Amino acid sequence: MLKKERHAYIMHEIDIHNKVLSSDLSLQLTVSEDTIRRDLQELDEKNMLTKVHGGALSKSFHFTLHNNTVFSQPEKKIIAQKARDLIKDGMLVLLSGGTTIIELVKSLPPELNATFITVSIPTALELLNHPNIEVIFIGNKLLKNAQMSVGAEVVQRLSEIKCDLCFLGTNSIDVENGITDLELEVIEVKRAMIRSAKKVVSLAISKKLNTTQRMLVCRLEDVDMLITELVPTEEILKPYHSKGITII
Amino acid sequence: MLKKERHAYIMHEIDIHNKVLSSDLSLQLTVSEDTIRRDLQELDEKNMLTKVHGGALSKSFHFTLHNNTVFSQPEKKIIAQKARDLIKDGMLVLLSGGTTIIELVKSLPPELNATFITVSIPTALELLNHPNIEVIFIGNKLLKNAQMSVGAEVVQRLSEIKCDLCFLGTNSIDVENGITDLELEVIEVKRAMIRSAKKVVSLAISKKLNTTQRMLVCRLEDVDMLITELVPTEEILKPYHSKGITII
DNA sequence: AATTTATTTGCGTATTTATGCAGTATTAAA
DNA sequence: TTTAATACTGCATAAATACGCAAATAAATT
Repeated sequence: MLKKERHAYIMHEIDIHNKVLSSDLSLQLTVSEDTIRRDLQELDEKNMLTKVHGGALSKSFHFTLHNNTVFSQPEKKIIAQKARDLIKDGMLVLLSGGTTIIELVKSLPPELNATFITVSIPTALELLNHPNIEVIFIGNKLLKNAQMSVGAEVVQRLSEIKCDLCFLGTNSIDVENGITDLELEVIEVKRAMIRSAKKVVSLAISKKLNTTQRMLVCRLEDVDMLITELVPTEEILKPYHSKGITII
Repeated sequence: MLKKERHAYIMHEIDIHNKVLSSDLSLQLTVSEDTIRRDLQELDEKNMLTKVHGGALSKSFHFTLHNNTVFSQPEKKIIAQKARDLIKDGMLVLLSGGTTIIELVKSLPPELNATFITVSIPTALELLNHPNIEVIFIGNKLLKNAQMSVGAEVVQRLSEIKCDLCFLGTNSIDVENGITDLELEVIEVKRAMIRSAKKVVSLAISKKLNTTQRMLVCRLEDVDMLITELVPTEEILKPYHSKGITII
């Protein structure tokens, strides 16, 4: 079998399976692994595949490229636009942290005249870019990972206010278990946020639907609206609607 | 399964859930947790995720300030290094805002174990990058330009604490008029910071020496130390030294 | 056709990489 | 503080790789 034929065979395998193992090819083509390795090396140099330890991968396997851009950006933009329409002049709005909330803040119209309260540093920073809105940060001990204030002081301060809307960037939401999260300190604050709001809006990309974390933030009954990137009539959203939640 | 495939899988999980647990991945990919840990370590080194105890988090959760390279003048780096040596383990340190303060925070050694209090959002964000220090943010209404908390609430909260050191990024300092600034709301907070600190340290590049703004922050008598990029024996610093200030 | 030249291939060996394991140290949670 | 989970270290092993060389093959030249 000629080299060219082997190369064609290898590329064919790559196209079908997205990967090849040197050991497999060696058996299939009855040549030594050395030869296969040299083949893969050549094909790599021609940019036809990506050689890795043990074999090779399809070029289309590039997960490194679109990593820089925040994942699910288009979904989050759709969610942000839907959420934005709920905010009216003069409102007092409570915001959590997370990339979806950031997206929401970015999408706020410049002429909007409202007051926003948050415990998240990135959210606050983004809010400060807008000309007409007043930003209130509830401070205390800052949590490193979440980059937000936590602790009893925050809960206390939140209990003293009553907001029109509370937007929660949601990690996990499930019909059975409601909204769940990982860290106790974060949950304490989110609960306080929910208590101090007239309406609670959960923002979640559809991938987060029907997933559960270890600890409970609130039951589904405490959530007034759910915003995803899907159209509200989607099948997956039915159970949430049955529970009395407004789907947007 | 090839290593790259595992990496791709891990990144996919990260994209969906914003976090992964080593134990989960170990089961899902049927490799030892050691291997997962090494995978996460590699991906972390490639800045594709943030490794934490028990797993990893999405990078998009972590906002950092990347705009500072432009500002960081060598003068400010020198000042930062001098200021850094004043901070010891266990101290409670108060920080204002400003690029010089950011430079100081960047220069803090990773092993430093201290608590920092600030009212500046950028300063807080930078502080959160350090592994061992506790960060407390005193929140309230945020000022757009200065990106810091202001108002009576902040002043009140500051009055309840007593710090070892207070570092002030200084816009204008003058032998006659002391430290001066522009905005009333900022000045109120800076004054409160000075009152609640045992030692007040002014950080100022030499260009700011002998300049005056409209409104008084404090007299020179209230300042304990002055740090510039110059050697302490410089002629221009003499008058400050005569007033009893320690020049560093 | 014969010979030279260049290329390809396989093999042995040394080296590197990947992975898991065990014991210990560290960290986080109750 | 105690306890359980997680991380790190060094080591062992197996797999994969690189390298030099010689044999085999193909291509080119006379």
